[in-house]
Amino acid sequence: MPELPEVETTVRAINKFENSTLKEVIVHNKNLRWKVDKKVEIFTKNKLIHKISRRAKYILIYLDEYCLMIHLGMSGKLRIQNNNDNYFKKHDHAEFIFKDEKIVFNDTRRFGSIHLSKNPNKHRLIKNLGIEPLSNSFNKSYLANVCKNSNLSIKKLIMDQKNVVGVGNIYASESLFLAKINPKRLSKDISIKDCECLVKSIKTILKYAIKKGGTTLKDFYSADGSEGYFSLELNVYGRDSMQCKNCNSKIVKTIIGQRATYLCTNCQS
DNA sequence: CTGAGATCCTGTCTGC
DNA sequence: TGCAGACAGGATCTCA
Repeated sequence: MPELPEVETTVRAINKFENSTLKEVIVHNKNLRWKVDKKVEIFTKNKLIHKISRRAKYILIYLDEYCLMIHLGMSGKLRIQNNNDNYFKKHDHAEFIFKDEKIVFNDTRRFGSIHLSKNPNKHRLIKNLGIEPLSNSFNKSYLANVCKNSNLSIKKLIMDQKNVVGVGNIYASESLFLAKINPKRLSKDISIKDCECLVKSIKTILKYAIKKGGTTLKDFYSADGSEGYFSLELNVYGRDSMQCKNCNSKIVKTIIGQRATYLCTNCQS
């Protein structure tokens, strides 16, 4: 998926619809990660969009009374299309129609979801989420406190959305490489110094990835069709048995919590 | 409470 | 070519 930088890139691409009127939402396939509620079509007709923003990996589209919440799951993406271009793609599950253009929700694996909520911050899927990684509250003392007493590997810990949001499988490996920390290390053994370094690394990586328009590996494109160029900057993710850009050792692939994990065992300890 | 593992779904790639 | 099996950017749920 779309991790935080990809979601942020998508939000920025559809930001131009702020202050536009959403004519209607058409759902073609309700069977996403969660069944799409009928409310999504009923209460969104001819509504002015006040604001489009992001919380964790959720795209939030604020209307008069309700807020549309969109999660892209593993393979979801939004696409801006001219209303005159009357084509469908396979796995186009929903359309958000405006005067001249529409936003199309396409999701091959259907792990994404669409909700309508009067107060998204109190929605069951959002209310228990952790802090934003790019906020000031994500700092070394916060991370040290979360790590304290945790038997989870540090990689699992930073990917757990109740601790800190937005860090997915790619950026977890990349951040740990930058911080020179072995992803298998137990969280409770991570020093305050390492916490400081890891926090900095996560912020650096995420900001830089946003700047590059996210990571396009297989099929992520921004809503305006542009590709993400962070793929070119990856140091370890997907570089199994290739040379470490830092020390020329071979990058190793391993599995942590059923997820592929890449590291340089020489640089990361 | 914590942590491990299965699970939802489709497409693509690898190896026999 | 065909086909089985592994794997893919997420995150919830169940169970021990």
